[in-house]
Amino acid sequence: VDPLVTIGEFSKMTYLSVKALRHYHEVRLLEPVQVDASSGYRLYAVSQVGTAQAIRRFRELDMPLEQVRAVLEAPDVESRNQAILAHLEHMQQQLERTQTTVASLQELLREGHATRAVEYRSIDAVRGLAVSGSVRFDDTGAWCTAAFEELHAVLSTAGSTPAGPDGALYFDEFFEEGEGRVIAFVPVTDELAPTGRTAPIHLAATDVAVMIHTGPFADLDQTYGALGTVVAERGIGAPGPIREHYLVGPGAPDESSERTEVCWPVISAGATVS
Amino acid sequence: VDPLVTIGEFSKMTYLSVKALRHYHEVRLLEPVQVDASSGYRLYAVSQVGTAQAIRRFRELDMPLEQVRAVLEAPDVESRNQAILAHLEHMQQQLERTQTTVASLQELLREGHATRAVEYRSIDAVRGLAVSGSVRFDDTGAWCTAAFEELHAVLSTAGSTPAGPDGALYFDEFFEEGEGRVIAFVPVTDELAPTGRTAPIHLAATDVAVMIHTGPFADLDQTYGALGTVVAERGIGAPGPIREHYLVGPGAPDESSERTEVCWPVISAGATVS
DNA sequence: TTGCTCCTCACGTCACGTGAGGTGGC
DNA sequence: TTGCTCCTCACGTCACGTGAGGTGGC
Repeated sequence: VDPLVTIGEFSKMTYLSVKALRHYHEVRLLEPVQVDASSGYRLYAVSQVGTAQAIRRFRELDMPLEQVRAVLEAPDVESRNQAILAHLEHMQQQLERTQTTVASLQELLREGHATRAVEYRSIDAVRGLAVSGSVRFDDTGAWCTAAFEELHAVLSTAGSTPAGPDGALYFDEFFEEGEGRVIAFVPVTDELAPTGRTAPIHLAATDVAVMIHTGPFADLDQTYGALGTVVAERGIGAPGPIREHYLVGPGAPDESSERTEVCWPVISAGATVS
Repeated sequence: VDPLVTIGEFSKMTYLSVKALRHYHEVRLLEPVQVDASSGYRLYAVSQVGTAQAIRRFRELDMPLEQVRAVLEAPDVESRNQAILAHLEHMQQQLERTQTTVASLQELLREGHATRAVEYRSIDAVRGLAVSGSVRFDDTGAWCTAAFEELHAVLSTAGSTPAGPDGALYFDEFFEEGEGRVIAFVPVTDELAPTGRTAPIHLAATDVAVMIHTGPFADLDQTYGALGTVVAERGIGAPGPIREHYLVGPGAPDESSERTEVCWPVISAGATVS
């Protein structure tokens, strides 16, 4: 009592297109229980309808086929639910990004941006505790949050306190290829042993042009554009990572009070105050 | 005072990857103001940063490049805003679909679905007023809403009233190819002249298996699966479009009171009551 | 000379969609 | 015989990403 149906009937029962069903067969995600040897006709069992509908639901949520496969092949309910939750969290993140993007579109399309102050500064060498890794552009927020959490946890466990605001280095490939080395650091004067992902770091002195960004990170590109423009106008750009200092981080009561220093490397001759 | 920068510098100022910038050049969405004749180096003007950042924002919202181009090339602020709003509406729709999908995932993954009653029925020929068109599966909700709105407007203008619940026919290609003919109709006894997209229609008598779906349209696939299964078990399927009758439409105070009749064509010998 | 930044192909990715051309059973 | 449903290639789509292999100026 598990009748077989043709691909067309199965399509109507599952809301999956015939092309999609053939594709799922080809990649062995959902295989017909029987294929006619002479005609090649695919025959599906009606008991496959549930699985097929689940696939369609997951695809509606833009879950990649490989992840759908993982969910379907999960050995138990536990791990299956975990896979689903992981995807929902991912969607939630994307949703938040979308909302901040929409919110800041108006800002972007408004004419006339106020010119913002640029300061030239020689930054001394800094000792600190750092976490570094290869980070994808879109994951930066989550990665940094986790990194600074870990760093501060290690600091407080060691009974040490930060000697300055949190900071991070972003290397060129991070921007130019959408993924690259990022180093999150907290300045400390004490010597600390490596723990977990954290390790001591020594940052060399450097000359930079600095602009302060006020507001949420979603609008940071505005400051990058403005600061990069100033550096280009003066023709004083120098190689090296871009550095950010989080003077007032996202822990603040409202976003608009967040303050981030963006430091763009420049040639040392420009070490004057504008 | 509009300095030129290399693609690497421009990448950092705009958060666009070098590969993306080269792609935008190739498709002429964002062209460098100058290309070095001997080396092929692209040189961008810093005044292009704003446009580039706008492109990135739109792409974050998954706006297709051609639509981004349309927005950027819009002759005036008016039409530009309209293009943006159209996209935001589209996103809003998708968001709603996502939410209903998430909500009904639990339902889907629960074991054991109650068996639901199937009735076999001979439907008489019906006269009506109809709107028909080629509809994409994902646009069905919006299309039907608009169609029935138009149909009821024409009816009330003509001083006529429906002779039965709203209904629609969905032809095989609609399911099997993800886009196909849909006919939305309202039964009427009066003769009405075609107006706008509406036209009189005459539906032939047909034999069907009927299952009543209770709840939102997002879960209709469950009923299709259950009804299709019954038809396949009996081996009584017949060619022809699937028909839905909207006994209680989405106008109701809460979704769970919505009632939809799904009518699956069967061979006429089965015209008995179960 | 070594590094660095940039370049151009050619091909890959993902999840199907789009025809073209053909078969088998009522 | 005509229609209908199904089949298999081969190629297209979209927005880039992935190397491979190479160039030019400090």
